[in-house]
Amino acid sequence: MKKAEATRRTILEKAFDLIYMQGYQATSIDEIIATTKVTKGAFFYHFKNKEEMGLAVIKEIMYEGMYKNMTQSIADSKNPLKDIYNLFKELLLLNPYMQVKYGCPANNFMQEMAPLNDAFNIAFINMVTEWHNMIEQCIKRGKALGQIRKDVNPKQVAYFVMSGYGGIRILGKVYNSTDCYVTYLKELKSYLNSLQ
Amino acid sequence: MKKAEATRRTILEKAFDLIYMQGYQATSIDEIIATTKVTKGAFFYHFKNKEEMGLAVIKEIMYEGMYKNMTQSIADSKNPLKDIYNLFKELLLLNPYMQVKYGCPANNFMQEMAPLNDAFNIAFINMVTEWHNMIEQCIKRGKALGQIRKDVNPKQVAYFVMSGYGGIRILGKVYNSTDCYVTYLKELKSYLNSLQ
DNA sequence: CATAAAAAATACTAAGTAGTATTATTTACA
DNA sequence: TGTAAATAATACTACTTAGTATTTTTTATG
Repeated sequence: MKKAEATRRTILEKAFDLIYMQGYQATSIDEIIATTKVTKGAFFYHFKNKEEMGLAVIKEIMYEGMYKNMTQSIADSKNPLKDIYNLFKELLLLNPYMQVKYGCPANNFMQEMAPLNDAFNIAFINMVTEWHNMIEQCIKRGKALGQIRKDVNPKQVAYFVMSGYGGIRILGKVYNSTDCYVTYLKELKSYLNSLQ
Repeated sequence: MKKAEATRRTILEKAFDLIYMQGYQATSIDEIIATTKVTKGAFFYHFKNKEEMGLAVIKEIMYEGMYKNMTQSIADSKNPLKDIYNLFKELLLLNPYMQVKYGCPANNFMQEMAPLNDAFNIAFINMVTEWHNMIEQCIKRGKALGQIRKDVNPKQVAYFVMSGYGGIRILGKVYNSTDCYVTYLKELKSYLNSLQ
């Protein structure tokens, strides 16, 4: 990686961390540069303004992470219900980056900025739609494989399980304990089994 | 209501609105006073600082709203599954205050501030626990009434449906359309019926 | 009505904010 | 190696922020 590219990457990664823990609006450029070896000159060389940087965080860090952690494992699943359950378990209990206290980075960012910034929101829609499609396809495959009842509506189920994930992330932040994740996962398993 | 009390109330209500639409950290005292007829002197007469005001918003506006809109209708329900479904439908599609674009005020506030302010978080825990207990009791009643299967775990179900609500509020913000609410509600109905 | 306390108005401060202008350094490559 | 372009450093600006200090007005009550 070229040095300039590394500087840019440093900015995006630090910004991602701070946004994850504090929120986008509460994260200042001064703080990003104070906690890296990047100067203000370098920051504004790489990004026209704070918004452009925020957009790059979504598209280059968040989207990549979402794709890697939230879609790959169910992309060609032969056991849709099982693999969807495992995906959520992995995300909630095993993912090394996410912390109960701070929830899910994408969730946080979307909740904060979706109504406030159209450019951000377009990127959010892309992320969410991508995830939704992956889950929907997975459910459809489960039907084709005869593992899921014929009358199950894949689109509905996809929205339903996505919602559960988003919501339990909020409860986790409030209780600051994985206990509620565990409880949620038990019921998720029951629900998914009820689709058989 | 005494005049001073009205001033205090004006501050809290305007603050609630702005926090709902912009977030707590992004809402400045200057903006609150600029959009009311309240001066800075009056503001700091009623509240020691911004945090104390935020706490009052949670305890006096949000908690009240939560209690009124989210627990009363299921408090002594004789048809738990039906009434829980109706509660969510009412909250998502009929509640006059909440807007798809801005989601649920309590959700937003919790997601933003739970990890950042302990005093706020204690108040959030009270709110969430109250709601959780109400739903759990409702499910238990459903079991006692023979409307819900014996093997259903009320605590798990309560977390599960609460999660769904929190999450679909986020999706609603991103898509800025009630369509996903409608889709979600259909699957919620299926899920609740599966508990019979 | 007098007056003390409650409530509110005004003007200010110090720190933080995004962003700019200018200068300096590093890099690529002719 | 020389030099132009790319990258980065420094110092600054105009504005916003939470909060304070001080004064003024309003209210309650003897």
